[in-house]
Amino acid sequence: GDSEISVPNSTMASLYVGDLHHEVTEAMLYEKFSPAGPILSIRVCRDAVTHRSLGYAYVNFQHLADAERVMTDMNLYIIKGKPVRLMWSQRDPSLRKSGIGNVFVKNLEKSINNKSLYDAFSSFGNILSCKVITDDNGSKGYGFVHFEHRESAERAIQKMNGILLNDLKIFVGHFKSRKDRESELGAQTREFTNVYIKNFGEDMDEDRLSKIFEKFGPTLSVKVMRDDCGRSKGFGFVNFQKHEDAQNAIDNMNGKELNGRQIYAGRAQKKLERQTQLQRHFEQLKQNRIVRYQGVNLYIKNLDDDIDDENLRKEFSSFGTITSAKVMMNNGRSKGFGFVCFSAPEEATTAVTEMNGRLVAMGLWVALAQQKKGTKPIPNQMPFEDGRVQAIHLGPPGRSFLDF
DNA sequence: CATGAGCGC
Repeated sequence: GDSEISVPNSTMASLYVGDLHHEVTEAMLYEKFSPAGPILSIRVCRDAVTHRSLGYAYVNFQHLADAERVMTDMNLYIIKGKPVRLMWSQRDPSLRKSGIGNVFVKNLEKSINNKSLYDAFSSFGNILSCKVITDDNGSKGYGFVHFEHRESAERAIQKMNGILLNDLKIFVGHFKSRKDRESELGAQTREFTNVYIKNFGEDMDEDRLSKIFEKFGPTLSVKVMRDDCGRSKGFGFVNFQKHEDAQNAIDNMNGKELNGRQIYAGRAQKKLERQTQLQRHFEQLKQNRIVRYQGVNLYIKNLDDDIDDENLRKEFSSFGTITSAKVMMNNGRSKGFGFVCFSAPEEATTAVTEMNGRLVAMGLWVALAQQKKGTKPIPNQMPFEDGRVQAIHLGPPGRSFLDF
């Protein structure tokens, strides 16, 4: 019947108070809000185990009119240095999570806070929630204004996008979830038009580059990057009108010879994308090294200064096939350690066993390395992260890997 | 440059 779906009046006077400083108590909230009218109850929500504040509370007023007044007069009121974010208690999370009416704002000048953002956007409709994102250094320069109705959001975007706020031109657009943004970025990437070309040397200008690439289709721009003296830096960009032409240009030109050099042509990337890609690439190489050298690479420490690659190789050559022997150098001087890599793990193991005997006979000292990353070294063992498994310490007692 | 988090007795 009707009684089952009707909303009790008491919920209408229930306010959600968010973004609370963790030390804010019921008593403090009572002190701030009770002047507005009689309060039925206040509850700061806390973790059941630790009893730490979850950073939000409910303030239940006896009269709806009082709650409404608090809502307009005391939103973003600062308690313990933080503006509290008032919302009507709304147990159904669907509206909050739908994202409808939620607006994203960026390029906000540092002094713009929750309140000034609210004031800048309040004329477009009822705001459910408004917030500038901050860290220890203050504003991070972007925020959110969540309107009750999508029409308000549309109006706000229409009127506010691109306007100056404290001399900064702000961007205002529909909020997009992380997932949405990522798939959008993926689509952009798939439909790229800008081609990056490198390794064409100094003898290049826009006209020449244009001649070479215009046969793949009409371009929007052609650019050769130059240093301060105006010399070509050996790379540049050709932006096509159509993605298919850009792709075609890459397929045909990548690896081609130009000015006697092999040029590279590929999708132009933003700096950040390039950086993260390089980082991933580097990490992959490292992983490969770990696998490749697992069990075959020896680490040798405390080498005499005059030991070179050849000495090292000779010393270990009787144990198997050496794929590399390297004394690490620092501007012409030995760093006192190096690596010997065998073609098979059995050879490496033999080398350690045999050298162990020999070195002990010489009054020296041998240790096995530890393979696991993140574990504490135990005496006479050495932690490695790149697949080196054996360590042989040559040198007087008293020095150990801990000196290294 | 930037695309949250948030609902109880």
